[in-house]
Amino acid sequence: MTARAPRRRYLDDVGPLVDAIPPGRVLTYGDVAELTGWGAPRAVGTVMARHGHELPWWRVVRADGSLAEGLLARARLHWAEEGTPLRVGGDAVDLERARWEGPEPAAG
DNA sequence: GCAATGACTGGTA
DNA sequence: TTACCAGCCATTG
Repeated sequence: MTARAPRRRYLDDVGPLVDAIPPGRVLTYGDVAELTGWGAPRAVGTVMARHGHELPWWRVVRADGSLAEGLLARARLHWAEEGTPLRVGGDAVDLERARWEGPEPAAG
């Protein structure tokens, strides 16, 4: 492939990963950064803000299971539709239950 | 090519 | 428990 488009790096790594997150499950920005090898949650959030419009961004939350104010309103709708386990109040996802193990065949 | 921005994270007080 | 600070890196103008 003509790896001459750094922009595609996002859709190439984060795209399929976020799209692979099953309904009712979520990943944290840190997890996405780790799984993609970026190691920078800030970068994940940045590119999400630019290209996340075509991805299930509501399946990617902060380390505490919450999201930005403006996104919570939208995300809550998707969480309800997918039956994502939320914390008391529904302002954040219950990572204890909703945290996705990742594309790996979780041994066990 | 440089500087600024951002949907974050973890540690310390 | 809550609040503030510094680090991190890709994207954009």
